[in-house]
Amino acid sequence: MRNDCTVYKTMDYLSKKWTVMIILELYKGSRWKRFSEIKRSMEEITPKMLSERLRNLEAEGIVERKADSEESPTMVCYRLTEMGLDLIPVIKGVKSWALRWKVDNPACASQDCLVCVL
Amino acid sequence: MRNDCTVYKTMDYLSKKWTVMIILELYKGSRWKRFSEIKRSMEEITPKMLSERLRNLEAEGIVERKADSEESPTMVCYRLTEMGLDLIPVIKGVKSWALRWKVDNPACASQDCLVCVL
DNA sequence: CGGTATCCTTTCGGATACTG
DNA sequence: CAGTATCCGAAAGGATACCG
Repeated sequence: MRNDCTVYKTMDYLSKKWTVMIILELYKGSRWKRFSEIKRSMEEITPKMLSERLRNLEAEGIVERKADSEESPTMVCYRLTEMGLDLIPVIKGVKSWALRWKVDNPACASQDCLVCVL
Repeated sequence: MRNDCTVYKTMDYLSKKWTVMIILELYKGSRWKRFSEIKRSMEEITPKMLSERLRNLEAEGIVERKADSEESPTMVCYRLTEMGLDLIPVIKGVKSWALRWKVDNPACASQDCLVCVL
């Protein structure tokens, strides 16, 4: 597997901090969500990180962005694309594996955990 | 999803550089492989990295290690555990998604690419 | 052979302040 | 509101040399 391998690159950005959490946050509700709304739901993320990850995901075609500059203050919304939605089963695959082999953490498989609610 | 979430942690170490490549290298052939044999098949990896990743994977229960110190020079071998083998379909899930949506790279889906030979 | 130890560079991510 | 700019510390990873 080479560094320019699509699968390698996919693993690479999926595993960056916050990325999966953002995808799941957008999946939850499956509708347009505002920057501030996403940010509010992930208390500790900085605007820099959220912005960076969203731009990345948009560039990958996983997230789409809609800006309405007529509005004031400006309104920007994000949601998963079809490609992004199709990533959910992949994340579920990781979840299933983890639940099969690694449930050593009682907090997992609980309501506290976004991925475990999947 | 919290930092101590098992799924989060799984994503985290799966995505570290070299990890998936090592898993696939051990899957290829599905037999005990020596440290040097693995290293030789991944030209650019340093012994430090290979050693560190293997110890990690062993600690996670994904890889098992067998040392024969009677032999000289010392012989150490590694292979996937049952848990590790069960990770292959998960990686295939990522592969399928990537092939569905992202085959922008001609080198992918070729014989050059370990994951694409899966 | 199968690693460690050391050092060094690069990348990542957080804090904080600021802007159209 | 939806970001960007700047700075900084921590962590990851590579190069090289060495050891039991």
